[in-house]
This record gives sequence, C-alpha cells and structure tokens, in this order.
Amino acid sequence: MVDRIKTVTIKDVAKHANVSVGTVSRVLAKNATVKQPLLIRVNKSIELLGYKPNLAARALRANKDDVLGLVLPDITNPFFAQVAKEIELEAARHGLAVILASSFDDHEKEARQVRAILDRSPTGIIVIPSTDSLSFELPETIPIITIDRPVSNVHEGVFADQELGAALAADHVFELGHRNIVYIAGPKDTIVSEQRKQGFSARIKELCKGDPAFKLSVHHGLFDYEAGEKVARLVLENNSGSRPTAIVAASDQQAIGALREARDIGVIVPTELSIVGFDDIALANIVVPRLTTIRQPIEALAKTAVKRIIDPNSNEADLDLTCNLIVRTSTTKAPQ
Amino acid sequence: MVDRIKTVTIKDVAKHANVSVGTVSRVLAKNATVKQPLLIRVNKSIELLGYKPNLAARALRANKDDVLGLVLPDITNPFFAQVAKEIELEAARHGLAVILASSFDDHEKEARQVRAILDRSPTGIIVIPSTDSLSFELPETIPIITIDRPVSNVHEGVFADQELGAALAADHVFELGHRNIVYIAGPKDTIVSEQRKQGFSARIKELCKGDPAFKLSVHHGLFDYEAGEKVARLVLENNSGSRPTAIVAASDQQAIGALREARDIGVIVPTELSIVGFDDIALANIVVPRLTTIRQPIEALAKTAVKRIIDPNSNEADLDLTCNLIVRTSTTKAPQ
DNA sequence: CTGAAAGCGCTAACAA
DNA sequence: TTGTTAGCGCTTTCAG
Repeated sequence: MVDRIKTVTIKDVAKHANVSVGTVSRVLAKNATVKQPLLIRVNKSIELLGYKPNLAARALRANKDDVLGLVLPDITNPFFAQVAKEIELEAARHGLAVILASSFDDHEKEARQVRAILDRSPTGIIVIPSTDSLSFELPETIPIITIDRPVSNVHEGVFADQELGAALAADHVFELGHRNIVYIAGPKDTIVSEQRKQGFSARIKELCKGDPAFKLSVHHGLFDYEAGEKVARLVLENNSGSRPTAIVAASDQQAIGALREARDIGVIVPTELSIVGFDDIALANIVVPRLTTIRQPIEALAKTAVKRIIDPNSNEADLDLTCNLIVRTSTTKAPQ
Repeated sequence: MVDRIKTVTIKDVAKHANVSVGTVSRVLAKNATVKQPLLIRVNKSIELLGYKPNLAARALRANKDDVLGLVLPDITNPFFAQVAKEIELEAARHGLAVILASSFDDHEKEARQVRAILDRSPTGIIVIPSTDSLSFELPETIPIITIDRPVSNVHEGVFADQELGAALAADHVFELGHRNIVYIAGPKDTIVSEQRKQGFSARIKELCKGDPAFKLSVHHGLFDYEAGEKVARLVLENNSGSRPTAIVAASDQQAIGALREARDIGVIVPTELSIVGFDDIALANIVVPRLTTIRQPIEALAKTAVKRIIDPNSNEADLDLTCNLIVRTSTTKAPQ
C-alpha cells in the first residue's frame, strides 16, 4: 500500500455536510438540481475540508482526461515555442493541461509520442507534423488535429495559407522595384516549402510579366541558418555585375543566415540588398537590421486548433488565418 | 454514459488467457512470481488483443500518475526551451510524460500552476521559479524541486554555481588584458543576478588588485535586450576617451543588445570592444560576431533534477554542475 | 504460484 | 430533489 496521506474525498465531504455522495457530486458538476440549503452546506464543507477532486478517478470514470497532447518537432525552435505558448494559453482557458512531447523530426518517434499520449485518454492531441505524411493512425474517439504544416493525407488540419503569405513577399519586393531576385526555398520534399515557393514565384512572375529586366533564381536548402548563408554566398560572391538586389527566403532562419553572410561579404543590407524572411520568429525583430518578414497568425492558429479539439464539429466561423507582411528595415527600394 | 468504444481491459486478457486478472496484473508488473507457461500465455493474449493498460485506473489505484510537471516562466525564452527539452528527454527515459505550464513571471500564476499540477498526483514537479521566493507551499508527498534559479527559502534546488561561472568571465577578460570594464547586472532583487555580479566583481577586483588602470563600473537592468542596449549606449557614447574595452553581461540577451548598440554607434566588436554574455542560448552562436559566453550545464541540470524527482533521497553523486566558458569571437585582446 | 475479491474516488442510473 | 449503488480498470492483500 502506498502511504496515502489522509486525503479528503467526496465521501468525507458528504459526511461532513450530512448529505449523500451523489449530492456532492452533483454540486461539483454544477448540476442545478441541488436545492439552495444543501448547496450552501455542501460548498461550505468543501471549502472547510479543502476538498480537491481526484482527477484520476474522474478520468477513469469518464474515460477521458482533461489534458491536451502537444507533439512537435523541437521546442527549441522559436517558432514552435511560440505556438506551444499560445496553445498552452488557450488550453488553460478551457481547463486543459498540456502534455508536451517532441518528435525531433523523427517519423517513428512522432508516432510513438502520439500513441503514448493517446494511452492517457486525452481530450485531444495537436501535432505539428515532422513530415508531410501522417505517421500515426487516427483514432475514432479522440480528435487529433495537425497544425502549421499541411499533411498530404487529407486530414483535419489548421494552417495559414502559405501561398498567399509568400505572395505578400512578392508584392512587397516588386513594389520596391526589385527585379533581380533570389528565392531561397526549403526542402523540396515538404509541402510548406513547395507552397511558399509556388506562392512566391507565381505572384512575382505575374507581376513582372514582360519586364526584360526580371530575373528570378530559386535555390533549395534546409530551413536553417546554414542554408541561408550558403545560398547568399553563392549568389553574392564574384557576382557584382548581375548581383541580385533582393533575397526572399522561406524561413526567417534562412533569411538571417543570408543577412549574416551578406555582412561578412560586405554587401550592405538593405541599401544594396533587401532580405525578406518568413514566420516572424522573435529573433527577426532583434537582428540588425530588423527583418522584414511574413508573420504567421500563431495565436489564431492555436485558438482554432484548440477549439476544434474541444468542439470537433463546430461550424463556428474560423478566425482569420491569413499571414501578414511585417515590414521592417531589411528591405528598401532597389538600388538604381 | 460516454460511448465507450470496446476497449480491451485486463479482464479480457484474463479471460482470453484463461487466468485470473491478478495473474495478468502480475505479468504486467513484471512480477517474477508468474510461472513460464502462464507468463507466455498471458503475454500472447496481451499481444493478440492489443491490450493497453488504462493509465487513469492505475493512477487512481496508485494515487500517483506517471507525469512530471514542469512550470517555467515562458517557454518562448530560448534558455528555458532548452531546459524543457532536456527535461522532457530525461523524463521520457523514465517513462514520465511532461506537463508544461507557464507562469509568465507571475508569482500568483506560478502558484496556481503548481497547485493545478499537484491535483493530478504527478510523480513530481520541476519549477524554474519566476522570483526568488517560493510562491507555493511544499507538499509532503510529492517532490517539488526548483531548478536554474536559487530561491531564498532554503529548499531542494538544482543549479549551477553562478558565482563561479561569472568568475570565469572575469578570468577571461583579465587574461585578455582588459582593465576598463563595464558589468551589466540583472535586476537587483533577484538572487542569480546578485550572485553573478558578486562572482564577477569579486574575482576581477582580486585579479586587478593594485593595478592603477583598473576600472569597473556596474550597471543594473533587466535581463533583456533593451537593458543591454541602454547600458551600452550610456557607456560608449561621448566617452571615447575612457571608453571601456570590455562589457560583461549577466545574460546573453543583454550582451546581444550591447553588441547591437555597439554596431549602431560604430564601435567595432571585438577589436575595440569585447563582449561576454551568460547562458549560451542558441542565439549566442548565431549573432555576428558569435558571442563569447558562460554556458550553463543544462543537460546535467535536467538530469539531476529528474533524478531527484524519481529518487528524492538518492545519495548518488551529482553530475558536474559547473558552468563553462565558451570562447567565441566577440572577445579579443584589449586594444593598446 | 495462482485465484478471488476488496477498494482506489468518482459519476450516473435508478429508486425513493 | 436527494439517496443508494454499481461499476470504470487496476493492484494487492489474503486464501488456497
């Protein structure tokens, strides 16, 4: 027997208030059918005894626990941390605790994490997928929704329109007069990456249609700093003649990598080179110069995801899930 | 009645294997007292039926859930995210799920979060305190340990020696020949801040004892970027005569703020000014120039904390919990 | 070594 | 409107 420190149960409350456990339970459930005098007495006893409901017992009884699973690639990634923060906030508003589990971009591990959380009968699970395909089977009874990254299997997902977001970046650099543009895309095998690339290139091509000066070159890499550095080095070095005047990246990390490389090489941002990122991670507003970027509607994503968990078939209108252009000082008019 | 999809229970397994539930339970508990033939039969049935133990029932029975609470100020802070990652990793190794809750540096909220997690009968709670005093009462039965920041109430805490860490920074700038030094401290009312300040100033004073050129000026601020910028502006502007050659900060954020301000003012780092941070957040290795800083032993902190939760009175030797100096390119020899 | 049975704390169906 | 009671699924005595 585990040494069980005398803990106040519903039975103790019942005894103290001179009612049955059923009545106490009803009071707890805010079941209106309990008459004033009893209600008051019970509440007083609860207060007096310092009664706390046993969550495990409830979970067992209801076959459902007030927890929300959150599975994401890596909490150390500032964007994911931001998402986690908003989700926790929203979950708390609904009385849900958040269980955090990381997949470290491992398909197998992601599946294991999801299954492990499933074993706890959570109210639902939100997952930021590590890849484009779902790594786990969808249970019948527990809502799982993906967020941020779309997955190819058609499935309940919450995310901002990436193409539209990327198109915003196209509009911006076009308006600033840039025509010789480099786009740093993410890995070819991720959907987000392709969507952003598609959204950007389609829009910029449309805008620049017929302009003989227009030149777009697309490079692929990971979403990280190194990729940004590498591409920037490639396009900026030994290239002063036809050097691009704008680099648009598929992630802030890439953009910041490019920023850094430009500085190392001696190309001045934004006078000689404008740079645009994507995501608006906290760092974007800290680097020098501050990064112009596309902000994802993280709070709205989080709220929507949690709402779908709690009320899976609500028809309530979704929040505005569009990206926004955040203009800062890493972009300016194209040099003559 | 909640629609309970037919879920396999221990009873089903017992029936299928033609044994009693007790036996199945013993098998589950790896209780060696079950004989081979039964053991095999039971395991086969478990496999066949796809049985998964009901965690809520276990938690109810044992009055203890295999979860670890983690309460921290803000997961968005890269240092805390790092800590969270390591804790989750270590918790997983022990079969513990992690419940994440944020205090947002609010004493009251921190207390509520801790109490809310306590209601779930967790195996333990790790908290990164938002202030120097404990915001909650310590329960008898559930271990709560604080990590990273010491709290004034004497209490089970896991943290690196901040004074020693800060002294490392002193050694470093001294060896590089810096004598006109600015120290950016954190808020006066936090213990860490005072410890780091104390560790740095005591050591540097000792090293420079009797040196007529020695000059140390200490400024206080928050641990954030702005504080770093502000102090840097103050000491670098209109001050070219006796300008400091080194700035040592109590946090990487402050150091990075100072870095940024130095660049704005036109003071070249590290040639004209060396800068040292504290914590080694991921960003420290990304800024230009990369930041020399004091690294906290995050992984060891996490492991130690989890170990203390799982085995509160283990006398096993603690891991090495000392800080390390990470020399990068934001520091160099003092200018002549 | 194994089975039978009590009971963890709670909710909800059924009675009164 | 309130009381009584049967389990939810599991572990752990206690018998055998």
